[in-house]
Amino acid sequence: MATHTHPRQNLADLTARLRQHAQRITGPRQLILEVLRREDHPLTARQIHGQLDCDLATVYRSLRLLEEMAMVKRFDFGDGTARFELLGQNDDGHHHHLVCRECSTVVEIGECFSGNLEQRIAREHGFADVSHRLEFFGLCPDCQTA
Amino acid sequence: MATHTHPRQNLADLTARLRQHAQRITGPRQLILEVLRREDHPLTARQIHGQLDCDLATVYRSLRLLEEMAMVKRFDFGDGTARFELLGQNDDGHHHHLVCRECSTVVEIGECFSGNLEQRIAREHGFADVSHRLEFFGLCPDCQTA
DNA sequence: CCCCTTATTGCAAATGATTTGCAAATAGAA
DNA sequence: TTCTATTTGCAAATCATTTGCAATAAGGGG
Repeated sequence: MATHTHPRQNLADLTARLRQHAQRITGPRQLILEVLRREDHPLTARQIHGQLDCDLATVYRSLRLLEEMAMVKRFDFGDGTARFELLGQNDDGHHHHLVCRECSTVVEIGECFSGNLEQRIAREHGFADVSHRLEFFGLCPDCQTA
Repeated sequence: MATHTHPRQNLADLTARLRQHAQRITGPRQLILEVLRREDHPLTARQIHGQLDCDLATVYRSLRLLEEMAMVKRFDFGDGTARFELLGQNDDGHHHHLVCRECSTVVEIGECFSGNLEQRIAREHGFADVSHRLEFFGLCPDCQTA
């Protein structure tokens, strides 16, 4: 159904990836990966923390680490709170979301935005290494009737 | 040059528009409009405040008001700080930016993102009233050499 | 031009997300 | 098991933004 799906990686693999970066495999880090693996929607640090039993600061620190090692991707829906999703191996995680303005329900959108425009924009303005951030907002079916 | 240009509205017009909403024409509000009119790049509340002589809270309150009356548009570059641009009359202000990841230089990009995709996404997921937020990031010419 | 009512401002304190300092706890190598 | 460099928990600090409230100013009416 979902246009975007993680291969639902197993914990062993995740742990192995963690180890690659010469980082310690700690309880909180594994737990965070478990939570992210379980859900496949972007979660806020607070939401993750709600399902764990460790300090919120640790969640933030771990997420930052995981983001640096490209195991997690950060999204910004413009509401002042970052969301995080687990990344598969060799997955740059580039895709977009459709977010309900009312209830914040999130639908994952498979990549479908042509990179042509991006390239052209880069060239026209002499910019290098151009990327983009794109999110959609609207009213989900439920919130339309309500 | 710029693909996006404000008609460089005069203050009298801006003032008139302000008055339409039965709001008082106060010093701070006029000054904020002047600052926004002078620059044609998105400015943060703090940057605006730097060119004024009033409380920062007043700047935030005024910007919120101006945004509600559609005289100003808020942009989000994902750095946790909102930016504001003046809107022309009958201008919904929908356009995008190309932001330098190093020096934060901003280039205005004329709208060029097809609404087709947006429509299709809305339909496919049963969402209504769908809009999008799109920004580009890269390295500007100066920061590439440096 | 002055007065009066109400919208606005300034200031300080509150929020909420995220970060940081530091001492106590712990993963993993020896 | 021991030892040391990482991590964690906790509390306090940041940062952008908002809010309570008393003092002040805008603009209609006289």
